[in-house]
Amino acid sequence: MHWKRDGQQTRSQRTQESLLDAAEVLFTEKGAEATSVADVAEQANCSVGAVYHHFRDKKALMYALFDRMSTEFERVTREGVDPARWEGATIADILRGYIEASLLMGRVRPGFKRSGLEASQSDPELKAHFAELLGNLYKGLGELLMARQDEIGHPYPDLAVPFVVDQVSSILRGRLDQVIRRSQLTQCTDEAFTRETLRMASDYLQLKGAPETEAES
Amino acid sequence: MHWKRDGQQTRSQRTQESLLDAAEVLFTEKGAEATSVADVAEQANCSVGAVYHHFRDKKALMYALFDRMSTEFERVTREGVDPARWEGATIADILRGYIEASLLMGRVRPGFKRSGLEASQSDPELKAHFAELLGNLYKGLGELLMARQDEIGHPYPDLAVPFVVDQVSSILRGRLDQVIRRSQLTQCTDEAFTRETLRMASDYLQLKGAPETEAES
DNA sequence: ATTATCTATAGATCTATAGATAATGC
DNA sequence: ATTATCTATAGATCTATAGATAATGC
Repeated sequence: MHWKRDGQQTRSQRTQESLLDAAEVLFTEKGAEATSVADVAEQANCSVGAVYHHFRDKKALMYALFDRMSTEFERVTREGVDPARWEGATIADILRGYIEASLLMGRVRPGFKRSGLEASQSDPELKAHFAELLGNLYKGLGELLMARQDEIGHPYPDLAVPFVVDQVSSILRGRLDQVIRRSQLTQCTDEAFTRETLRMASDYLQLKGAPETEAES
Repeated sequence: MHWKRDGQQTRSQRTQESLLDAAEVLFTEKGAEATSVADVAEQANCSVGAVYHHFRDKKALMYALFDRMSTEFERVTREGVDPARWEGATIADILRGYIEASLLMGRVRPGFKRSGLEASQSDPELKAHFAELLGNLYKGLGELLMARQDEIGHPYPDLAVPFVVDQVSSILRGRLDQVIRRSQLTQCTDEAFTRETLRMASDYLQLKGAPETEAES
C-alpha cells in the first residue's frame, strides 16, 4: 500500500505535494486517462523524471491522489456525523448541515468522485474502499436521523431513512456534476436549492414539530 | 455534420451498424478514451482499415454513436411527453411512467449519458445539443405537470414543478449509475424504489385527490 | 467499374528508464 | 554520501494511411 516514495528531504515533500496538486487539477479537468505524465510534470513545474522518482508509475500517482482525497473525505465525514456535534439538533438541522457541507466540499474539491471512480476502475480493492467511504457517510447520517425517530411521521422509518439519505445524496451529486449541470434549467441559487431539497426530504419523512412555516404569509 | 460515409452497399450498412454496436458496448464499458480503434474493429469482427473507411477518424465514430443514441432518445422523449398520451392521467401517473421508462431505458441503453458527456467534452456544439436533449425532456415533462396545476398543493407550482422534475431525474441518474451504485446500500427492488420516489415527489408537491393510500391498514 | 475490406506500416504520443547533474544535510 | 532532479531516449501503443485484394451489383 505504499504508492509513493517517502521523501527524506523537505524539498522532496514539497515536490510530491505539488505533483499531487497538479494531478488533482488536471485529472479533475479532463480525467486521468486524457492527462499525460508530461502534463502533470509541466503543471507542477518539474520534469517527467521527477514524477517517476516519487511515484512508481502513473497508476501510483492516481492512487496517491485518491488516497489523499480519501483521507480528507474520511476526516470531514467523521466530524460531520459525530453525534456530539448534533446534540439538540433536529432532523431538519442535520439535513441542512449535510446539504450545505456537501455543496461546499463539492466545489472546493470537485475531483473526489471522478478520482474515486477512475481509481476504482483499475483496482477492485480501491473500488471497495471508495464504496466504503460513501457507505460510512450514509451510515453515519442514517444513524443520526434514526436517533431522532420520534420526529418521523413516515410509517416505515427503517426504510424511509436510508432512502432519504440516498436520494438527497443523488440530488446533491446531480447539482454538483458540472458537466451536465452547467447548461441546465434549474439555475436557482444555492439558498433556494437547499431550502427546496430540505422541504422535499422533510415532507417525505413527514417531520413533526416544526412544520414548514414557509407558506405565504 | 456528416460524420459517417453513406454506404452504398447492403454489406456496408451492416458493417457500419456492427461498428456502432461494438463502440457502444466498449465505450459504455470503459470509456471512449480507453478503447482503441483496434478494440472496436475486433469487437465488430472487422479490420482497422474498415473502421477508417466508414468513419473519418475516431472522433467521427464517437459522434456517430452519440448521434444514433440521440435520435432514439429524442424519439422516446417525444412520444413520452406527448399530451395526447396522458389524457386523463394524474400527476402521479405521469411521474410513475417517467420513473419506470427511465429505469428501463437506462438499463437497455446504459451508455447514453457517458457517450453524451464524452462527445460534449471535445465539442461545445455537441455539448449544447446534449443539453438540449435533456432540456426538452425536462421541459415536456414540466408542461405535463403544469397542465395539472390544480392537483398541486405546493404554494409555488412554478418553482416546485421544475424542481421536482430535476430532482427526480437526479435520483434516477443516481440509481442507474452502476459504477457507484453497484456496491451501495440501497439494494431495494425497483418496485420499492419507484414507490418511494413517487411518494417523495407527491409529498413534496402536496398532491391532492388521491393521497398515498399506503399507510398501514 | 465501383465499393468495401484487409494487411502492413509510417508517424505521433505516451510511459518508463538510464545516466548525468545538481542540491541537501550530516 | 545521499537524495532529488533533469535530459535524452528506448519501447510500447495507438491513430491513421497507402496499396493490395476481395466482394458487390449494374
